[in-house]
Amino acid sequence: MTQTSKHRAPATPRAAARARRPVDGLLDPAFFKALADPTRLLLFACLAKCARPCSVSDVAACCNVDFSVVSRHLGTLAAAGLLTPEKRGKHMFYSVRFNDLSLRLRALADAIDQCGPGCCPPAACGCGAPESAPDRPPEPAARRPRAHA
Amino acid sequence: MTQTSKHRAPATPRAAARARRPVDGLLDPAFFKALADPTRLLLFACLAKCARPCSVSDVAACCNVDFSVVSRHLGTLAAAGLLTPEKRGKHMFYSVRFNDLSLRLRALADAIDQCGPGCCPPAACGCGAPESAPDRPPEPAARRPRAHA
DNA sequence: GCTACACTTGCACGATGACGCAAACAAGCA
DNA sequence: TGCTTGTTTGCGTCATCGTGCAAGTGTAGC
Repeated sequence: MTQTSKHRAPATPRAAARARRPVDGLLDPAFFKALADPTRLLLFACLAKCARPCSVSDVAACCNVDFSVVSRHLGTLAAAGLLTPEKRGKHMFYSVRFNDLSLRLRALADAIDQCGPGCCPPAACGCGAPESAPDRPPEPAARRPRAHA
Repeated sequence: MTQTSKHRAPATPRAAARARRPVDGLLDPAFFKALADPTRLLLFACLAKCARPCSVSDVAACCNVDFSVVSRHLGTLAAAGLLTPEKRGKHMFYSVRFNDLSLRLRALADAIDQCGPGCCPPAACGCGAPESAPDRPPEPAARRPRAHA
């Protein structure tokens, strides 16, 4: 997870938007959306700290929301790949996917590191890093970017 | 950041909710919420791949949304600690906080690893891991958890 | 088969957020 | 000073989401 090969940074943001990088595959809105809600985060933390499969009733005891809300939230977290659902009899157990999560977060950190600065000297960029040319826009960006929409 | 000391897992989810762990401080809803929107994620990826400070107009060229929307999104990302804003003349430059982000993600991965299984033998838990007792609820959870609300 | 329990789902409602437009604000330049 | 350019902010609209209640589904025990 400590690969040091760096990509060449795109010359312009527009080119950057088209360029494919490892970070693209790891920036999944659904993943972050699942963790964007305080209640869901509370349930997830509860499950993580308990470090074992817990039933919906168990987790519902952690916070002051309706039972159905907990059921829905756990389903959302499972759908996003954060939890593993497991039906046992009439109970539904959810457990944190510790390994997957850890790997995913580290992979994202690696991908971000790979994008990091040091691979795009201002002169080669043609876009003027602010240190050398603070006020020269790299290209005449259209005032209305949605022109072709 | 690779500490191996594990906490004792709480016996019940309710206790887990009260227990303080490193993961609690790292699960910030605002952080994940900032990354939960596809457009914002696109702008962030664009900035990350460009690997240099970009002005609002630059980034706006990456996607088909209004200029004001881009301005707002970048502000949101900066407020969440993902970007660094820097005013230079009449341009506003935003740059990805590569180091902070990478450290933050790795810290979260470490905290999740710390919570991981292996620290709470089912017998000591008293809550019945499903492998040994699939159908015995650890405690009679209240049907309406918001009783004291 | 009946009942109890655990959980899911449908529905309505309120809150939040993303979006586009237009106006305002700020900085550089002739 | 007035104009142009870059950016932010106010406002209205629409879609999405979180929530609670109630009903429905599925499983286990009698």
